[in-house]
Amino acid sequence: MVHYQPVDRTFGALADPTRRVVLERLGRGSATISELAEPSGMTLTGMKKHVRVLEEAQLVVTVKVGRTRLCHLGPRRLDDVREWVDIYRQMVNEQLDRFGELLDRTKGEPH
Amino acid sequence: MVHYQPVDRTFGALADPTRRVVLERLGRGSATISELAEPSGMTLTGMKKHVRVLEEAQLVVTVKVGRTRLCHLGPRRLDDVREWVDIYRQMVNEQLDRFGELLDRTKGEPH
DNA sequence: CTGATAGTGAACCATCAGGTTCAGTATCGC
DNA sequence: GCGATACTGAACCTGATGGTTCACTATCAG
Repeated sequence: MVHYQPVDRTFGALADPTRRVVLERLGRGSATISELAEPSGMTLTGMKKHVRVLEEAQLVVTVKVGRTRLCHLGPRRLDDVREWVDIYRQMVNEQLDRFGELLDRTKGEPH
Repeated sequence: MVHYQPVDRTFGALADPTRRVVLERLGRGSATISELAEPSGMTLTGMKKHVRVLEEAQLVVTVKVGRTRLCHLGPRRLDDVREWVDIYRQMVNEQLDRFGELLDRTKGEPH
């Protein structure tokens, strides 16, 4: 563990397929914990945990409405991911040429 | 667990700060396991594991050269992330208006 | 050949993550 | 008020993850 960074949470939150499904569902409109849990047959408690993770990553915002909790997509943190991916992609492009050269060199060598 | 998807590995690999540091390092040029491990003081075995994760996510490619293993950035999988982020971002934009309306509505309600 | 170097794999350990059950609490509908 | 509903939190279980040590193999330099 190098050091804590918000982007950790973002990537971590996105790494779970259940949570990506939740985000996709919320992309079609707000939903309660029950509504999010129902399709997968997960318990409310389990889904609540996922929603919490998404909330901490600021990918989702929730509002308690009566006895239900309405969940919506949140606006933030995606910039972190986007920025990182862009930087990374740039690095890849810069490296690819050298990598190709290296492959060509090592190809000729005995292993 | 909904179902396995390659993008899981990608996000999972990116979720660890140590691994992102490795990717950034490789962005400045190829490196051996030792060279990757040295800055953080991690054991070679530990770093090897991280490199393996990055390899499985196809974010990194390695070549055994003599007794060293050269690691380079890999070209793939980033498209998965990029695509997902773009879709997600589009959803967010579509939702933001409705979310704003909802906030306005609930604001007036007694809690 | 020989010692030092670089990596590897197995085994182990501690912590975290995803999930459950169960026992609340708060709210809704009547 | 009262039962049903929706969520919440604590406690617990299991498997994965991040890391180590240790013994071993392969290669390099001389």
